[in-house]
Amino acid sequence: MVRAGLTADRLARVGAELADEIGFEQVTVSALARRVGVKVASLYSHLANSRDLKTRIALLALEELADRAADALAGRAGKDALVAFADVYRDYARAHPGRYAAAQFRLDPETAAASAGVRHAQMTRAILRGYDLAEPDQTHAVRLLGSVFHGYVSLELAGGFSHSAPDSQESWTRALDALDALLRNWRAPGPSPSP
Amino acid sequence: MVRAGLTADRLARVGAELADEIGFEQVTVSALARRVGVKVASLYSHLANSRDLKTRIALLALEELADRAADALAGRAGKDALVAFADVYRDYARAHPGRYAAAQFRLDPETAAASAGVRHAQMTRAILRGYDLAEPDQTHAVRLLGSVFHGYVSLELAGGFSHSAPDSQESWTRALDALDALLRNWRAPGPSPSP
DNA sequence: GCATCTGCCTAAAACCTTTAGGCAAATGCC
DNA sequence: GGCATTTGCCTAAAGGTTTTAGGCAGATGC
Repeated sequence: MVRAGLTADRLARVGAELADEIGFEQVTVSALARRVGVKVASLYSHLANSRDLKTRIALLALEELADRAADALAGRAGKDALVAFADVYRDYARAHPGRYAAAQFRLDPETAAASAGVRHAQMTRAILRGYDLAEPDQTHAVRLLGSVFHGYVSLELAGGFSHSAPDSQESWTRALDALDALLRNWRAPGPSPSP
Repeated sequence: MVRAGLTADRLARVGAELADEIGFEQVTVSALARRVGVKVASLYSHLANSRDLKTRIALLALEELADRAADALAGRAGKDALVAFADVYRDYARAHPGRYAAAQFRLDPETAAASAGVRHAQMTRAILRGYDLAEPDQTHAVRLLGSVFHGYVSLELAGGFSHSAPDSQESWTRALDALDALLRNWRAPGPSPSP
């Protein structure tokens, strides 16, 4: 009976790999046990239950994503920061679709409050420092940015933009250009013209 | 042995109700059988399998959503159409979270091509007729609109904007104002200033 | 060298999915 | 109306996932 040397952290890492390979939805305690070559019940010494496993994978993904975003943001400001930050999300989702899906997992409020999710919010606000927005506009802008990033990336991941012209990269660039322009002129929405 | 009068369509409708009550993820053939007061195996005369059930609920949701959007769009143009269309999505998601989640269910390509999903795409393009965009900008704009609508609604549904000032409705209105302004000035992104 | 602890095991119950085969009610035909 | 067929729901059963309980052996500590 050779010991496999399992820990909750290692299981979360293996679970994250599994998520990228078979999809976050398909990650089960059973599948994870098969992957690490151990009987199912053995995992319950390390994991409280199935939701606990998913939560750990989600936290891992949120942290990885926040680390990469922080790296990308270092030394950048304005549109440069905006684009670098956005690209981190998109690239991460494409390289690690299962982990990205995990990052969307609905955590209970206390867990969420202690997660890297708060770093994400802070970094989004940091980007907006380059655009000079006061509250409550800053919050509106945070929500809009989050919506576009998450919305675009998840639609792209769902295959929405694939295999049809123009290239998705082109639309992404245009979306970021548009956001930048929007943030620079935030205060001047202009009246709706009557054509 | 009283017959319950089940059909695939009726099961999809009951499944949709169930999704709104317990969440789309939790809709199982078993739960549906309990709800309609029938043994589990009986449903397999009407449904091919569990995925088939979810697919039918998804198609139903897509169609309901498309019907409402078409109603909202009738007789409107420009920003008026944009806001009405967007509100349909947001209101539907808040009134029927399970169905909205179902509408996100990944259909296989053939099913998707035959679904009401294509009407959604057509309607989005119809809105853009009020903004005078040529290809490929129209496609870029379709993708951006879809991203903002879906992104905002799903973040709001996930509880992202709840219980924190300012009100989510306010941010939504500002987001739509911003989109409208963006679409009106699509061709003028303007150069990035060096501060 | 022995006691304890830890890590993985077997066993088992509960639930979900899916298939196979049966019986009775509804339907259609003469 | 009587009979055959079809239809609709049933029981039975196998396979998979989740979770708990209890056991045994290897690692750790004095």
